[in-house]
Amino acid sequence: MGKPTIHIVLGDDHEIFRNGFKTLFDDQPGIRFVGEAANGDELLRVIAKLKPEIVFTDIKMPGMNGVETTRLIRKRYPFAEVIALSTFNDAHFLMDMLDAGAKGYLLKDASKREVLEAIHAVHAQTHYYCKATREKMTELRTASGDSLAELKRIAFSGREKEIIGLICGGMSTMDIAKKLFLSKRTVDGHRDRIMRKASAPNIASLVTFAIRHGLFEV
Amino acid sequence: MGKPTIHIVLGDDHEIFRNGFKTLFDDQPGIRFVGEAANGDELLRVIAKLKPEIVFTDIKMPGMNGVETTRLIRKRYPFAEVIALSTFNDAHFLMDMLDAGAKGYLLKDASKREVLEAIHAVHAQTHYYCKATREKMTELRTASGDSLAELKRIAFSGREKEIIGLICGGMSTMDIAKKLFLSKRTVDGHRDRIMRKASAPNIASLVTFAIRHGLFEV
DNA sequence: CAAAAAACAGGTACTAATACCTAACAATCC
DNA sequence: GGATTGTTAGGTATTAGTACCTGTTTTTTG
Repeated sequence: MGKPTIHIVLGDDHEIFRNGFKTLFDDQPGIRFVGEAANGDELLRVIAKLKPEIVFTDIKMPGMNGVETTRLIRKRYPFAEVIALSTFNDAHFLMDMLDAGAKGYLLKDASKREVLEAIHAVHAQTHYYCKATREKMTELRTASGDSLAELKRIAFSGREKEIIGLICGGMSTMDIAKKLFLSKRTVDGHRDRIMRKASAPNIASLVTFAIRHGLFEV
Repeated sequence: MGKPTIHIVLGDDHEIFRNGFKTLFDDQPGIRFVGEAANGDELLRVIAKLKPEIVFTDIKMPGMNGVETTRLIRKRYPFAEVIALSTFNDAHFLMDMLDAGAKGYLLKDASKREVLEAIHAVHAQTHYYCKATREKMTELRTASGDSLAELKRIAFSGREKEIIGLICGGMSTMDIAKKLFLSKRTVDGHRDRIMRKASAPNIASLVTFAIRHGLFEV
């Protein structure tokens, strides 16, 4: 007898992408694409019903995003391993997703071969990152020494993300302090830490950084 | 006799997306998907060979981007009408694409229905924009297009636009002064006038203003 | 429970930005 | 020719942001 079939579901808000993804498994006897969802909530329901071994999820989705969705999947349905799909080869997204419990990270321009490799690797309980992402990780590692510690160092906390949003929204430090009932110094400190993590020399750079990294929408 | 078949080609660097796009026409007798390309140069060659009536192209592609590609398509192969595909509902991309000669603009999360509507509209020599893009256009119109006086009041001079770009790019006043061989006070003055025109209380607001008004690209 | 991380807050010093002025000079337009 | 506009530059004052510290308290997590 052969190996048991691996069941796959996909969460992505792009209908065309879902259609294309589905077709990857047409000629794969050991793998069955069993369901799809256009957003996080729907994805959770699909998983509860179909009990797939592998879940692919986009990071950017309307409603609950991929990071939050992944956290819930790992918590509620630990049998399902998550592989992240992203348009962006971005260290922050990568970090957020790994932190949420994803076992793999693929860019949306991944080839069929990479998708299949990722499935088998993650199903065998190893991690998988696509080529571009591995290069990104190497780049970060060589840029400043020690491995994944670096990625963790630049991950933003919830409060930091909140303050990034307010800064980008045009609020001054004082405005933010008043709004959040904090001392100006506290907000100063948060901003200081944010700027270091983003390697931004000034507010203008921080704003473009935040927009490029999906932390603020224009 | 029926209508002649419409031939479609697609330029997009995402294999999975191309696969999904292809399947949209499986049950469409009047439309034939005849070719695909992963970048701009390849797309031009495919068009030269297959002479499609409709070309879909992604905006962001490695090598020659969609805007430049579209310009060349319209110049060399005027029989081919171009419909832009984009992940981003961005006024700036939209303007660039229309300027380059695209007759339609679709987001990548478009439904099958929208894709088919776009094809028929553009093939009938009308323009087509997906719902989200139409909303974006209305929003921009009401946001900045009310009174002519208003527009003139906030119209930026060439130098001002140049400095806006440099500020958004993360340069400090001093950086800009050195780069342009000006006194810091001159740049201060320019920035002052810019901020008043934009009604921006601080740099963060100016950056988002500039991005929203197409004065800076992220 | 103990360790780690996040959030909070203050010190100190310096630099950059903001606000509101004036004004010279050149180019452009009617 | 005269008016307008753009570019340049400076004066003066205040506020905001930047950089690098030190801590405490609270929350999360192993």
